[in-house]
Amino acid sequence: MDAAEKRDRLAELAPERVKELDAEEEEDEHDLPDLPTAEEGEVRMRVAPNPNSPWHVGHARMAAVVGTYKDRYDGEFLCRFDDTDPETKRPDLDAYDAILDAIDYLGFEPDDVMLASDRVDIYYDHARELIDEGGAYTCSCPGEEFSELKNNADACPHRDKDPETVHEEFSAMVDGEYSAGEMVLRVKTDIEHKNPALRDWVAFRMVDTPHPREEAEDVRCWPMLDFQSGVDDHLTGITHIIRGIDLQDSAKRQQFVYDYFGWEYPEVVHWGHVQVDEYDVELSSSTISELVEAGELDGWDDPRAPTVASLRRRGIRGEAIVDAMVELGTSTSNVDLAMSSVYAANRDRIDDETDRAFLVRDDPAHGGGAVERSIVDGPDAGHPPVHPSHEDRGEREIPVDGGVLVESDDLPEEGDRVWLKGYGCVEHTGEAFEYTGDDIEVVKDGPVDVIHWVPDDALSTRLRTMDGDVSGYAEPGLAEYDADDLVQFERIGFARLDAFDTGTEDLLAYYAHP
RNA sequence: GCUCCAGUGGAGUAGCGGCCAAACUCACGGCCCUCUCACGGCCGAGCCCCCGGUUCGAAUCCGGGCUGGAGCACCA
Repeated sequence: MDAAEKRDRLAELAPERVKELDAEEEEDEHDLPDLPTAEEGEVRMRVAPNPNSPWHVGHARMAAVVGTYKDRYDGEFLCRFDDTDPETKRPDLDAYDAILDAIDYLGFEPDDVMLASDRVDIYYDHARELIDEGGAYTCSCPGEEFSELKNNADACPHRDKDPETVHEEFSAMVDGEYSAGEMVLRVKTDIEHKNPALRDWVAFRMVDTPHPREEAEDVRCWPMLDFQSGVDDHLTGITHIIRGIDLQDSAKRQQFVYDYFGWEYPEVVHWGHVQVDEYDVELSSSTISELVEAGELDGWDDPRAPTVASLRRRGIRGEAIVDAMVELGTSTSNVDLAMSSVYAANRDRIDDETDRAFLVRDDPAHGGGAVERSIVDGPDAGHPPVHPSHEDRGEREIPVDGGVLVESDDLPEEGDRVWLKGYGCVEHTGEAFEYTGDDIEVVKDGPVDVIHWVPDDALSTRLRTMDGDVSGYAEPGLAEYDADDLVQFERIGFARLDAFDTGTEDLLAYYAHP
């Protein structure tokens, strides 16, 4: 007996048991793994983006997964901007809102939003407390020198300074009396720790460049990620942290601080890096920024850019991204996100409600270019359905006056017929399409193909795709639609209508996916 | 060099000692449906890194290899 037979048999004997099985299957279907020691209502997580750029597709994974866990455990979700490096990872003032927009688009709402650059006094207070505990010391070793000592498991001469001196020097750091590189505050860990990455790491350093936020422009002494993030996670009651394998050592580093303070470290899940297929542009904030600045991309929402804003402009629903991200799970190995799974998830969500339309592309690489043929003896309009699965939504009306445009790859040989979808059968005479009427049987059992078409007074259209722009002609009825509406261009794919009458063309649309 | 982590079909995930010659999602091939190459239906191909060990029994545990990734920043 195979599974289906067993099931049928079970349905006869115990129908209620089948329902139970269905319910079980529903529950554990492609869910994220359980969070360790998580309790309903007691989970608090955070996303901690660096606002140095808007989000690329990879960034969306954090929000997607954290948001999904929040919903699953009825927990909370904090967005904390880790903007503590005004120089190498200089914040982009527009990125704060862009990131919050991206989270909203993905379908989540943070319970709390905070900026690390508003909290430096809190970090200073904890640094002082740590100094009191004997857990930190100011150090003026040049980086290279310290690195050498550290790699040999040797302490530097500053390690045993008395707390008063450390306090004085740290206050001088806070007051901005040093320049970059002159003084740091280190956490005293274990200089002989077998993992060199954990030995006496830097907690605060001097940065000469002012922070772009007015509120923080006078700060010169900035905490490093491991200190700032460690303190904030505890102070904000984070119970579970998800972060990349590049931060594998962070928890171990921060554990030293937690030990000094007697805090309990949150649960941590490490995951690998994501790559995304189908894009020519690397999934990297700096690369995308450079291309945008150089004008090679029109902006962060250029369809060729692997960014959240781009997917949004193409009409892909945030939930579809979340679906695909959740399917990637949280394994520690690096993963490749196939855009096709995002597309499949999106199609699931939009196919049923999206109106159909015709677009004849005028592009040698796609369809071979538009060609015009006059119609001889045909009806004065075509009437394809708005949606093939929903007759009740009615038919489109496409008036045919003089001629029609089709893609040349669809053009039949002279003497052969083709079925203009929603219009009827025509024979190609070389110069024209002669209407032959015919029964639909010639399509069902015969040699006649069904193709899309538009009348010769169609809307000039630019379709922006990941592979560049394609021009073409869309059926006139689309002029009645609104920007932001989605359509499926039959035999081409789904697209989002972006703008009308742009000055260069009647319609501007963004291609989503097949 | 030191340290840490991982290795299941084309991509991703699940399974974590017997129910597993392995399940699911996407992709792929074929067929059916169809006035779309969408949607839907059916069928198919394809996977436990290697070698030892423990065990009645290992994808699952242990050891060693190999391969890949990550950290050793006054970046996040």
